[in-house]
Amino acid sequence: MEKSAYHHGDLRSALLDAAEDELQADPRRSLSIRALASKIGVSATAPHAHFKTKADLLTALAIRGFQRLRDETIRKSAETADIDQKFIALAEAYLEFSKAHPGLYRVMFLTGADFDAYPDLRRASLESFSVLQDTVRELQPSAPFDHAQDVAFAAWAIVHGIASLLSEDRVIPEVARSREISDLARIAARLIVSQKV
Amino acid sequence: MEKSAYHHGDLRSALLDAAEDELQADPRRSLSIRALASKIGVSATAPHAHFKTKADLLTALAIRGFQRLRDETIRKSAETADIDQKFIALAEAYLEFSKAHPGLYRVMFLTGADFDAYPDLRRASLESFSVLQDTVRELQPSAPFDHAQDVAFAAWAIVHGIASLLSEDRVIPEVARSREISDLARIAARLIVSQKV
DNA sequence: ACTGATAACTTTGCAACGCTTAGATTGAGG
DNA sequence: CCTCAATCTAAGCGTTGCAAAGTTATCAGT
Repeated sequence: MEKSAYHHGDLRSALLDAAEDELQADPRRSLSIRALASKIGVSATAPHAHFKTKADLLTALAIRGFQRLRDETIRKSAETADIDQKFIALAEAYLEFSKAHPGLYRVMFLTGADFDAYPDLRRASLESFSVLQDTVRELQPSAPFDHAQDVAFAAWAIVHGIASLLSEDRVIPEVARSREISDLARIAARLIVSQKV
Repeated sequence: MEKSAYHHGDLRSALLDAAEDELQADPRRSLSIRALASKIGVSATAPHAHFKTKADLLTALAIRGFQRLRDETIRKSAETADIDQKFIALAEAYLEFSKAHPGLYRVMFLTGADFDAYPDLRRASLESFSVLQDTVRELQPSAPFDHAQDVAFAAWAIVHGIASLLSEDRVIPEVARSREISDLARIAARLIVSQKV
């Protein structure tokens, strides 16, 4: 993609990659466009051609994250046919994602991207949620639609709640100690699975 | 408290109050120390005498929030004697708090205050969590300690998950529409209460 | 191959921010 | 009444996001 010294060629992707690298190195540090640019080797205002504002960049990053989360959960839950196991695998995949990419997860859920201002972001989020939604509907085919919806929402809430508490280090010590992600996933899954009608 | 024109008298509290006002007016806007100072009418660097860094100010604000959350949940859950209703009231109080003070809630949970760097913050958080923990233990006195702990954690996770999704406007439209907070609290509570041994 | 048109990039510059340092003001305790 | 520490102001540094104007390379149309 190296076209010339002047034109980078694929600065947009390079910026998102660099942003992810920084978040991976320090999940809590707030990104700086200028720092990303200098790391890549372009001028401080070059990114502005691809992202009008910093919020635009963060939103693009979050969309990327939702797509990856969707892919991960689909891949993991496809490994088993048993529907209960499938659900547990889903919860595990979700928690593992939030642990493997804490910085990205923060951008997706915690640092306040605005869904109303970015319809694409909302769509990406709903698409990653639909994986869970479909599985819950499979989990209880006989449930009335409303109830299935509620359970799916509850399932998302609990998994997201655990992931959020985990990635913010807000898990109480007694639980965090000697608790693997798979255990936490099972705790969550048990609550949901026991709601089968 | 007005001592003179030069000395404010209680700038520390005034800063936290002003910060809360700003967050109430726009929950997503990131606070600016200089803006707070100018709003209060002191110089741009006056706050530095009370909060060495911006993180210090945000942490103090979060601690305030945790104390208020604790008070609210205690007050609300004390209104009923029935243990199941008590738990639902707890969940409701939590969700109502996050809806009534979305900006403050963001500072407490979402914008990344560092528990390791601020032991007081961790303590305030644990104290607000203990209200939930105690109720869960009351809810299932016969449960083994580990299990009660797990359920308390799951309860916190789901309530926090809902609050987080709510305050970030990430609730799927189908659920958000025609769903009051009390309904959501009941959805969460049902999952937990059904775990009674 | 020539030629705009256009997208991508640089340079320059501005205002706002967090934070530091040095100095002014004040009220509280001895 | 005096001292001194706490509280505040003033000035300034480095960084940031963003805008405006100019430069360079790419690419479509002839």
